[in-house]
Amino acid sequence: MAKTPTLEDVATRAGVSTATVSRCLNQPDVVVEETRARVMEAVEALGYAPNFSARALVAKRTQTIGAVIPTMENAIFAEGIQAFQDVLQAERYMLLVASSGYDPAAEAEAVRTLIARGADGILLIGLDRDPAVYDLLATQSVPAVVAWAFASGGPVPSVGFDNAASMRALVAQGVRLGHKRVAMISGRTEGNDRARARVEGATAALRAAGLPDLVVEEADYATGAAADALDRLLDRVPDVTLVVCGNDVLAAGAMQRAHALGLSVPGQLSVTGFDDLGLARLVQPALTTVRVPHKTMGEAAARALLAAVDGQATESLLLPTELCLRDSLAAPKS
Amino acid sequence: MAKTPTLEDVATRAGVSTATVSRCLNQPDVVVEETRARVMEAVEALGYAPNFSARALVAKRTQTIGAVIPTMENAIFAEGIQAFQDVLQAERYMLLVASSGYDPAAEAEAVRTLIARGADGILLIGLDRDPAVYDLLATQSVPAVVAWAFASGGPVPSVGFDNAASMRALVAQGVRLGHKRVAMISGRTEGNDRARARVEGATAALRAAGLPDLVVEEADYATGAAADALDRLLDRVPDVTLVVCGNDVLAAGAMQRAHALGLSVPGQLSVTGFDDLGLARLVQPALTTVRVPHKTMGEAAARALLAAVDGQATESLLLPTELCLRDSLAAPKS
DNA sequence: CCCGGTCTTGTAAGCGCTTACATCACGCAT
DNA sequence: ATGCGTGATGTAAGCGCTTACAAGACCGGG
Repeated sequence: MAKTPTLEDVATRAGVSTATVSRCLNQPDVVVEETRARVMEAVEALGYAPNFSARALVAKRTQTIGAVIPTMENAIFAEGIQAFQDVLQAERYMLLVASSGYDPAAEAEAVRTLIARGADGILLIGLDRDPAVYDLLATQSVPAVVAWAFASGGPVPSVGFDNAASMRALVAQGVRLGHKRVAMISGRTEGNDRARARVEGATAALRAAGLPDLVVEEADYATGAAADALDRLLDRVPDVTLVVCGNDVLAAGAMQRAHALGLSVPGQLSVTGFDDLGLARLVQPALTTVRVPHKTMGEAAARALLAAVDGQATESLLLPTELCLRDSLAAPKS
Repeated sequence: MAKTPTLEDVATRAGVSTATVSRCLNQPDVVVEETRARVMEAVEALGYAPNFSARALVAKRTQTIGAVIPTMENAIFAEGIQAFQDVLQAERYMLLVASSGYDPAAEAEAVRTLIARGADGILLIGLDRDPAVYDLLATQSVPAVVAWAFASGGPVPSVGFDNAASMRALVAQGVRLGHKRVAMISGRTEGNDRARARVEGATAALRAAGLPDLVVEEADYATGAAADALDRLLDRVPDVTLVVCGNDVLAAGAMQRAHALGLSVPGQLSVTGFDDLGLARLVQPALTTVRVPHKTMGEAAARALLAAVDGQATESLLLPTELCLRDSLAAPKS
């Protein structure tokens, strides 16, 4: 194994000092053309690549951003994270990922690890977490931004959308169409402010319309779980005409079970989703849902975080969502 | 901002040398109980956390694994990567991700960056790439493993499945059911050995059965693109009875277009996918496809890579796939 | 022809950590 | 008593890089 060449090797070969080589790489303009050419030739010849650890040690900058994601399996995060990563890559930063599996303790631990590794900034998902995490971030002065949720004036800036208002608008649309008995299949709400906000939004819409309270069943992020939740809901609210779901995956599962039970959608039962995954258009009938600007959000979060790393003040950013009215929601029959 | 405490701060507070503190942290057993207690107390009090860059600089180990993924948006990678990452995290390694967007040059660049950052090992997707990448890996002696494809005896070990054989088995099943005119919607094959292998597998199955050659249309990884590809295929092969697709997303797109054209599936046209994403069960009719053990593969790849980092010899691992016979494939009408 | 300014390059001091080696204290065999 | 092995701790040399500061080269103006 050929030992990796060091700055010194390059310097020797080019007949200059290590300082000059370093300058060629970092501030080319201060080095005179001829010298630079000689150095660059040596760099090429040796296949030199700077050692990041050494550089980070003195520069106190790792060019690394950390992200703690519940899980990458979830398509909801995958797209946004990809966009986030694209921006980072373009700015010569790298992404260090950790996943929490929706466990607050694991998340806190991951943040600690990321800080110890010298992450220049950290991306967090959602607002729900141990305040100690924010304290840690503050005392270590590691900038962070929260995405997938929005709250102005929180401990760290957020880039996201209003989960509650979006769901409220969707349910209000259902109410406008004449639905009176509405139920919801929600994702797990414990430690998940996004899921909770969606439930709250739906509740608020019903309350504002003076309709009976929302009946909620929680389900794991899986179509099978959603299908079973639909059974329980049908049991508890036999006259339900609209089932709103916390996300598209749950909606797809619920719709599938509805079909299996011989219930036509939207004829006998309307079903809605949230997120507007590709999935939403592929199921029959196409899902009425809420479109979330995942890509925009990921990019904006990256920009915000990079700005913060750069020492610039960062504002929270509220992104708009959009109702996607498709076929799974229609006026109730009766 | 409170400057992060260093080893020296801890040493001073505990009244010992930095060497002793370092030993307490790395080889606690060589330090006498009483001293260790004093040191640990100081560590706690100061909230000390070792500086990774400094440690990496001297230890020449970063406890970091790099992965170059075409894109995380693709559900196919998301699940496997998550499993990969879970194993890493359990072994106290972190994952540094880069994406190539299916561009070989970008991939090579990413590998270079990852090496410069001192990644202890690198995960690569698929076999297709500039041989220079393997050379680089070899000269820098950075272990790597390839996943999502399989080739024994390649430059680096692989953990994956046989794309060609799997597709061949699927098409053979179609042939068995009586299909004679078969066409394929493939993902882009340029620089993508997985896509190419799937085409080859389908071709081989037809040839073995003495049937007319496979007609292929390529499409980007999107349902709309697949739908358009179906149009072209129908144009080229009006009497086609089975359209096999390179993956489930393409299949879903093709099926959707078939419905829009008034073609019943599988009545007038059979359609198959590949990967068995959750999607496959949600579309109508449920997709006949090939199940790929993404999770197992991700985990196995992580174990193999970690073993290689540890200096152990690593064998390639071929994982089995499984035909998922569902409703979108049936015997042709005529 | 000398002086000071400008521009380029070299010198060397760390950054925080690990680790080979030196040192020291102790206790036991001789 | 002397010497030596043993185990605990300290000393100090880097790891590869950046960067303040010093040094030298060269220029034009007085």
